[in-house]
Amino acid sequence: MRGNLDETQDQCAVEIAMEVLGGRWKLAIIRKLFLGTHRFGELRRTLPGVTQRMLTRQLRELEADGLISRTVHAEVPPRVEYALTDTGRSLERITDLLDSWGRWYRDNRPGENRDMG
Amino acid sequence: MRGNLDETQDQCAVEIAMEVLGGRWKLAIIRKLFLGTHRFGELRRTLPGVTQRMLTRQLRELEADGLISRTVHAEVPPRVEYALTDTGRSLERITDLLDSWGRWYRDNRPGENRDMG
DNA sequence: CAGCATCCTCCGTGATACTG
DNA sequence: CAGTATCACGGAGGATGCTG
Repeated sequence: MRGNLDETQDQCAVEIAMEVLGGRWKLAIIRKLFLGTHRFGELRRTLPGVTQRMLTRQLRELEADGLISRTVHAEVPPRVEYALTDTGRSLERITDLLDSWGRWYRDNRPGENRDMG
Repeated sequence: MRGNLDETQDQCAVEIAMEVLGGRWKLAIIRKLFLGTHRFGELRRTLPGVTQRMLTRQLRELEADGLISRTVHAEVPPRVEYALTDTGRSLERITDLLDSWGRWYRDNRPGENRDMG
């Protein structure tokens, strides 16, 4: 490991993108936020299967990576709203393409042999 | 700016795409194969840091998912060639977008606060 | 309501040695 | 050359309970 820096810089930038987008729920979160600002509980309800912990973590990572913004309203009960930043919005074409490709793939490759051994 | 999240419950096909493309080397492999058919050793050399084991695994998963084809030539020494299938080639726009976005992101978000304790 | 603390499982990933 | 077998590790992801 620890090879030449030249080699690592030669690596495809797709890996950079994947480091930021690779989390299980990140792209799903981003897609939800393309519809508008949303609260924590709203995101939680509409992401089937996500736990509070994971949603919190993924949201914080997305925030740290500059893709979303987190606004805490000093109210009772608490209200925290998440929205896309400009950087996050720059992913629109990618998420659109991934989504349509995912649908196409699901239709054209339903039950592949990954699981049938 | 508020949208109705419930309407998008079944539109998160991005996760399907991520299940197929989520491996660390998969998109890198696919990008290499867009340049043409390549042998195992060629891929290994041009993917800095990949181990034989991981390259084998990721190639087999990509094959099982129908993104690449694997051709074993009955020769001595052995020769195995990998190429994109039509399904794999359908990812061209996505890999291109991810790559250019990754470069753009790296330039515009150099050392964010994720790592700078 | 939104989140943190704790503990735990599983899998992706890796190093090394061996094989046809 | 192109793998397989084995051992090992870290971190992503998850279950549960508590808090301001």
